[in-house]
Amino acid sequence: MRIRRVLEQGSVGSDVTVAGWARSVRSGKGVTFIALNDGSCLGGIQIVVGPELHNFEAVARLGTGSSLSVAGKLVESPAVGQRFELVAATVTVYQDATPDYPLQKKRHSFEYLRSIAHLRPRTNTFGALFRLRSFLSQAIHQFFGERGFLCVHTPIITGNDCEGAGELFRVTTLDPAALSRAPGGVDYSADFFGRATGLTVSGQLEGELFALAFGDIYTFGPTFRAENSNTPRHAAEFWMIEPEMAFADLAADAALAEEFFRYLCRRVLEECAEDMEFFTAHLDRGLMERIGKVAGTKFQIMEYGDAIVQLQRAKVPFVYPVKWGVDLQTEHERYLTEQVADGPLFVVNYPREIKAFYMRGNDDGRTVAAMDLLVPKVGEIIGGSQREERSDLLQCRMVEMGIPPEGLWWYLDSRRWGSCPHAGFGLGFERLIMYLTGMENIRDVIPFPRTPRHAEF
RNA sequence: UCCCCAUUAGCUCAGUCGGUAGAGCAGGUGACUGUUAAUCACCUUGUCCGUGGUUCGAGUCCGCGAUGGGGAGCCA
Repeated sequence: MRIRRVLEQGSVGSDVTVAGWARSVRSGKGVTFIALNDGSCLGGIQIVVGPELHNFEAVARLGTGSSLSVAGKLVESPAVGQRFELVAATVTVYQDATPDYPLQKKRHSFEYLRSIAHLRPRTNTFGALFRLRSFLSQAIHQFFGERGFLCVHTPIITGNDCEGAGELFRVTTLDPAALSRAPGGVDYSADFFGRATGLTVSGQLEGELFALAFGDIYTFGPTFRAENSNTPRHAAEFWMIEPEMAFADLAADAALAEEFFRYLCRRVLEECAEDMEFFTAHLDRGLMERIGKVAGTKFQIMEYGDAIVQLQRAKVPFVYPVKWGVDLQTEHERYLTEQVADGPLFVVNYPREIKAFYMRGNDDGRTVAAMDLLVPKVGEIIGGSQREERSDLLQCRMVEMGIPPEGLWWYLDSRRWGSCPHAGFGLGFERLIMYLTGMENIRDVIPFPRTPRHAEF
């Protein structure tokens, strides 16, 4: 039986069997206590082992990390610290953990735990984190499923070289030695796909094609960027959520983003309470209050132009100067969401020069229908836009930005027949987890992170 | 990729003015009928990241390199 179920539904006096890993073994002369954890919940269960057990001596000497199963009777605990405890009738040891087990009964640094990423799921923090990650993943599918969105699996291997969202990882079966020797460039027509291919940097373009058939769709899958970014917010492999809605404008897009974000805040507070309390106590004292506030607040909307005015009026000094036309830096975003809005804030209608080719041009001729959702402590967490559905304007924009239209002929085809207004946004899954847990490094919210020079495990 | 910081026991860290290193935890032995990262007593543990230099002498100062972290850029 899973320990979580025992603690939630177990009745005093019942016989139960649990299996897990010892977090702590405390031995007195006549009694040994084992804190047993099976990953189903943060707390684990206290096992009481008495000297009448035939293997009491061996059990009393077990090390932290040992795997064992325990059959016994559930009783009310006479001591404070837990409601129930399990009085062992039999203890079966699968394997003792020797003293060289890298996880000790003490606090370890996140840096050290990263170096033993194969073992860190057995710690409190990473247990709570990966339970929350799993829950959140399912909640995202539920959110869209309940609203009739189609889940689409966009390709991971792509031939698009010009999505404009970062460096591509090459995918090839050509001999690396021959590649470097190729005179006058590599002949990709001889490659596996008969063309140059790479790992996807976004499923958006394919997502749009499905939105123009199914109406409301979303993707939730892995994404790859070969940027040499060494920061706590970047990974070479991460997961992204990208909904897309046909017959929707920017306002509808922002409304969906708000509903989505508040839904997820509410769900983790309600259903990951124990783990959220752990994060609040150990990582970020203001966490649950902040998430709760977001879950219950109507988000504000501000024009980019007004945001610039607000920033120019600000009494605080910014490292990066502000004027109409510049992109907002994290320091600007945080000022707007923390000082001006004091809560989540959409900034909409950005200058077209600083945004992607597919964003819909506004009538003023100098802005596009883009939106960023800014949240306190982080800055931008969601970026989206209404897409340019007018074929001629889209092609003009691609030419202006140096993107060869012929490479995206199929994308442009979607604007040839039955084009319609549509909009969508993207949310980095790991950044969402960081926001919801207070974890400050993306390498600590992915099971086995891939970053420059790191592909271990 | 650029800038800054760090690297000392299995882990977390201290190490003064340049004089061959020491705390806690872990581990070992013992004590304790109920502990909560148990407690108490005693004991063990070192390529001071590597490399070159300065010096009578370098964990400590200087150069180069490696690794890690933070900031910036890019972005999700």
